[in-house]
Order: sequence, then structure tokens, then C-alpha cells
Amino acid sequence: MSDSQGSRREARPDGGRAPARPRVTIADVAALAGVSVGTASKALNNRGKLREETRSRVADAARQLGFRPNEMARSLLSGRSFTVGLVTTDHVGRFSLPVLLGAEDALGAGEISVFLCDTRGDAIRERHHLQALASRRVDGIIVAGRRTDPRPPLRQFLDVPVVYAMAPSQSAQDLSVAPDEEQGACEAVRHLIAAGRSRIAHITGPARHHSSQVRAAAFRRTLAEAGLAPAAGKVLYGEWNEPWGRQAVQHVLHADPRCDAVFCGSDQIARGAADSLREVGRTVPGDIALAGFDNWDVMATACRPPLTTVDMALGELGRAAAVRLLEAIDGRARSGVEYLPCRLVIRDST
Amino acid sequence: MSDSQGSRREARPDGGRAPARPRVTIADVAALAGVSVGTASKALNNRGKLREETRSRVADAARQLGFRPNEMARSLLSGRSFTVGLVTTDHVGRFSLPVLLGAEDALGAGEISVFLCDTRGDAIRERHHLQALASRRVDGIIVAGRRTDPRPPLRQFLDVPVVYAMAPSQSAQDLSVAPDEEQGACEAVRHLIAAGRSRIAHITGPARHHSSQVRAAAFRRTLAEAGLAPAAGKVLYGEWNEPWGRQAVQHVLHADPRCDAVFCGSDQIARGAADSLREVGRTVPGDIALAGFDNWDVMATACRPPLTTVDMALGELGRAAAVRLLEAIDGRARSGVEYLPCRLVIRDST
DNA sequence: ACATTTGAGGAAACCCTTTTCCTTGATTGC
DNA sequence: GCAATCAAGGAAAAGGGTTTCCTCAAATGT
Repeated sequence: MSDSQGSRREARPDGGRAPARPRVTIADVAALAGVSVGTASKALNNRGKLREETRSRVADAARQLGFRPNEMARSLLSGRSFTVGLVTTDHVGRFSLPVLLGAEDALGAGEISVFLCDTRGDAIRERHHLQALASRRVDGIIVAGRRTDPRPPLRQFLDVPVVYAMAPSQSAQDLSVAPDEEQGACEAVRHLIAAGRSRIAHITGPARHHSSQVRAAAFRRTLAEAGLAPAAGKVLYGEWNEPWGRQAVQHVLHADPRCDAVFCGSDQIARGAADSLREVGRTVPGDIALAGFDNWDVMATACRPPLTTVDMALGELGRAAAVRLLEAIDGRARSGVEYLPCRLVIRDST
Repeated sequence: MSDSQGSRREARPDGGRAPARPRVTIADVAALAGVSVGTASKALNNRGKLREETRSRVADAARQLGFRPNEMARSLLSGRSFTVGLVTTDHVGRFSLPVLLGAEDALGAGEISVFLCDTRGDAIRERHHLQALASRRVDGIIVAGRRTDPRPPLRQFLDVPVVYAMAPSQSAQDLSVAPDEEQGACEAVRHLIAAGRSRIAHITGPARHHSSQVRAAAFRRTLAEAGLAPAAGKVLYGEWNEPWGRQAVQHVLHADPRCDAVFCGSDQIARGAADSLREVGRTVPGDIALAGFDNWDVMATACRPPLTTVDMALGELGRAAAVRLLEAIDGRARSGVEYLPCRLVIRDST
């Protein structure tokens, strides 16, 4: 049948039992207070001209009945639902979760409820969720990605504001907020240099990842600004995991035995490197200083020694996305990518 | 003022600009198709008696206009919102996230949208969220906890069904779904015994945690059934982290040098144990077999060797919670705690 | 003493969709 | 030929709030 409709409700002319839970409505409150519904509404919302005694009588009645206005009825009238959709493409949630929670926090404070939509990177599911959000008349959408690679913009079924968090939109028309990985990487490398290290290597993730490229570029640029060259002569691209960290750090030691610091593209890589270094008898930070990226606490603090690393402040990112979305909903829309600063967290590995 | 009301809408008689995005309503569809709104509704929902040509004409108009029925208006009428609240007390989300995503998946398939509510373990915030959910007229609530310790039941502001996931409710009236940690631990220990190990130690988390107690009890019982006694003479309670795993395993080796297996209460503990064993020259699983709990992939697969561990199937747990909630919404409520089986994942450490 | 303002609150429209009931014209039954 | 059925679709109510407009009485102005 038509695509633009749902046929979910099965009429249940008999099937489902009567809900049997008659919610209390403003009519009940009005009746108890002995006023009309219009008056009750005004009393509860501090509108109109009412005697103070009437207001309190209505308030008492509302409290007594445990009345909560039906948000859907209000929305129907006001044209705003005071809800937003939180769409994540990240099934595992390691990066998008903090963003989502930050956004939820900021929005909840503004009395806005959030719909959680997990697309699992599946376009069909994404479309499905967007249609549902359209039906629910959300006021806006935040799209949180797993990585920082730019993503195709939402093919919109609705004309509500969208803010992209973490993974910016490929379209410059859209508004995106993303971590300033360049600044973060830069700060980490400067920190290593300031600690007196001069032969610094960089081990990072797959070369096809935006994050790898940005961090590596910042690494190279910062070294060059200090008149230094990368240890081992090049950036080592591989995987984001520990085995790669272990493997790559051995390669670095072999290629440049006097290497005195390693900047890793992730905490997992750094942890692998730390383990490997310890096993070949190199001390951290004595012989070799080590810095990671992500401040993933289970990695960074379980690392021996605890890891100096770059924190992308993902919760802040989510909050910022929420603030931007609220502005856009309010008509004050921006566009382009807004980069939020990363924070260097210094621990014992440097 | 009254607690049972909100005064959010600030009247915006002038402040906010006109929304200027006139959503298409069924009246627009009806007008375009040249029928009344009632007929349009029937056409779109396959109700009533209409000519096939009329139906398709309406469907065309709907498609052309990109019409999506306003879910809030439907809900207002049907008395069901087709939404549920997902309340998590778990800020970091390591355990509750998979549960939430599983629930979201199961509910989304049923055309139900979910409100995400993060209480961060704060009672005020919880209350706040519950009130919001009441206003939104959710059809039900799933409460996901971080740990498996029983939790106080929701002091309800609404009379909708609630299902507790992970952390069961302390009230037997309520319905809870939780992982069968006992069975999981049991299976892990049996697996170790079947592999020919006879001097098995158990290192786990804080004694005050329900999980520690249940797993330790299962450990003891299973050993006893096989006529064995715990290596090191007792269960070692500590923390859930790696340092404790490293420390405790040394204690075990000292107390019982012929220990040939360690069952750990978490993958983090197991990983710490693995590192520590390797450092003192004991091979895994050659000298000592090692099993963990959680199947936290970043721990279990990064462990050297990859860890045999118990998977609590949290996604399934979330899905089950969703199914139970849908049943309860439909009037088929259950009560008590339903335990879902854990799965032993066998890798190289045993 | 009369017109006008003000205070307090009621009646009804409105938001969007579904559903019930009703109307109209055509067909069938006898 | 007339009552009864049926197909097709329209009109209106309902759902729960908010807001606009209106009414009524009391107070004020002159």
C-alpha cells in the first residue's frame, strides 16, 4: 500500500481489553475545584485574570488528583512537541554514547524529552526511524556518529533542524559539532616536546580514517614547527587495537632505537605499546614517554603506567549539540562545523 | 507554585518567530484528493467502504504531499501513545547500554518509540524523568540498572506497567528480568572441571555486590558437587578491576602453588590475572586455565590469550524486557524475576 | 443617575485524526 | 412498483488541553 501511512492499529474492536485506567484530565480538576476547564487551565498556567483564591483552589485540586497535563494535547495545540530525536549510527556506542548522554542532559534541563534511535549503520533502519520521528513531530534531530569521518547528510523526510555531532555532515549547509582533534593531537605532541623528547613516533589507526589523518597531520606539523622529524621516519598506520600497538612499537624501536616518545592515535594502541615496551625492558616514561588519545578510562587508567591522553570531551560535545539544536529550533540557525577543544589529561606515562 | 504542573511555555505571543513550516495535515490530503477528511482517513487506514479508485486517489495525494499522520493526534484519540520510557541509572552505560539497545530494537520493530532517560543514579533526576514520562503518557517503562543488585521499586507517579531489567525490583509484585549469573558461573566452573582442572580459585569483586555473592556461591556449589575445594581455600573478594586481578592471582599462587585454574568474576580481573601470570612465567592455559565473566570484548579479546568468559547476553535481556513490557501493556502482566541464561564463550584461555 | 471601565470566569473554537452515525443513490427482492 | 439492502462517502463528535472572545457584576468617573 501507500508508503506514507502506517496500518499498525488493528482496530481492536474487541481484542484489547479496556485500558481501565482513566487518566485524570483537566476536566476532573476543574470539576473538583468547581470551575470551568478554561479557568482551570488559566489557573494552572498563570494566565488570565483570576482571584488568588481560585488559583490555589485549582492547584489544590490538581495536586489532590495527581493531575499532569497531557503533553500530547498541549503539543497538538502549540505546534511544538518539545521532543527531539537522538539518532546514532553507532551500534557499540563507545563514542556516541557520551555524546547522547550529554545531549540528553542538556535537553532534559530544558524540559525536552528525547527519542533514542539506533540505526546500527543501516540505511533502512535510519529511514524507518526518521519517518517515525516525523510522525512524532519532533522539534529537531541530533545525529551522533561513531567516528569523525564526515557523513552524508540526512535525506530529510521532515523539515526540522538537524545538528550533526561527532561525525560532521558533508554538506556545509548543515550544522555540525565535532571534537578538535587537531588541537588535541597538537597539544599532546607539544607536551611531549616540552618534556624534552625529541625523537617522537606516531602510531595510529587505519589511514582511511579521518581521525588518523587529522591527528597524524597535526603530529607532523607540530614536530616540524619544533624542527623535529618523526621517529622511524613516518607515521605508522594500522588498527585501533592493542595488538597493533604492540607490533608497531617494536617496529619503531627497531627502526629508531633512540626513540624517546610515542604518541598513539588511541588509548588501545597506547596500552598495547606500553605492554610491549615493558616486556622488552623499556621503562615508561623513563626511557620512552607515551601518550594516547580518547581518555577511555578503562584503558587509560588500567594502563601501566596510567596513560597521558587526549580527552575529546564527548559529553560537552553532546551538550553543545543540544544547545545548537535548541538555537536552531528557535530560529537562530547556524551552519558549518564547530570544533570543540580537546583536553590533555596528564598522567604518569609522560 | 504547584508541583503538578509545568509553566514552561512562555506564551511567546511575539517572542518566537512564526514556525513558518506548515505541516501537511490530512485535510490537505483530503482536499487534494477531493474527498472529506473522514474519507481520507478511511482510505489511508483501510477502513470503511470506499471505492478502490478513491483509496488510490487518496494514497496518491498523501504520497505527493509527503503526508505522515500526526502521531500525537492519533494517540490522543486511541489512549495509547505507542511510546515507552527507557530509564537507566547507569551513567557510564557499560552494562545498561546493551540492554537499552536490545529493548530499543525490539520495541522499534513494534512501531514503538522510546524515550531515553538517564537518571545518573540521582533520585531527583529520576523523579523528574518519571513525571515527564507521565506527562508524555508513555505506555510503559523499562528500568535498566548498572548492576544486578535488587533495587527499590519505582515510586510510581503513573499507573503504567514497569519492567526492571538487569537490576530486579525488590518487590515481588513487580516483573524483572535478570541474567542467570548462577547458571553462567556454574557453566564456567564445570567447563574448567571438564578440562581436567581440580585446583580452581575464584577471584571476584566486592563482597557487598550481589553479583559477587551469586557467582561465588555458584562457584562453591559446583566445586562441591564435583568433590573439589576452592584453591587458596576461599573466594577472594576485591575490586572489579585489573590491579586487583594482578594482585589476587599472586596471592593465589602463593597460597596454593599447585592451583591450575582461576575463575574470575569479571573480564577485567581476568585480564589482570593473565598479565600477572605471564609476568611470573606461568602459561595460560598450559599451567593455569583462566575464565572471566562479562564477555566484554575489549577485555576478552585483547587479553593474552583471548579469554574464555561468560556472556550475559544483555541485548537479549533488553529484548526480553521489551517483550514482557508489551505483554504487560496488553494486559498480560507477570510478576517475579525471570532469569535469562548466560552463554559460555570459549576462547584460548582454557 | 448613568456610562464606562475593570475583575472574574464561562463558552466555544482550535489543534489533527479516527470513528460513529447519517445521507444519498443504486440495486435487489418479491 | 415499492420496501429493503447496500455501496460510497459526508458530517460531526471525540480526545485533552489552551486561548480568544464574551458575559456579568461590581466599581469607578462625572
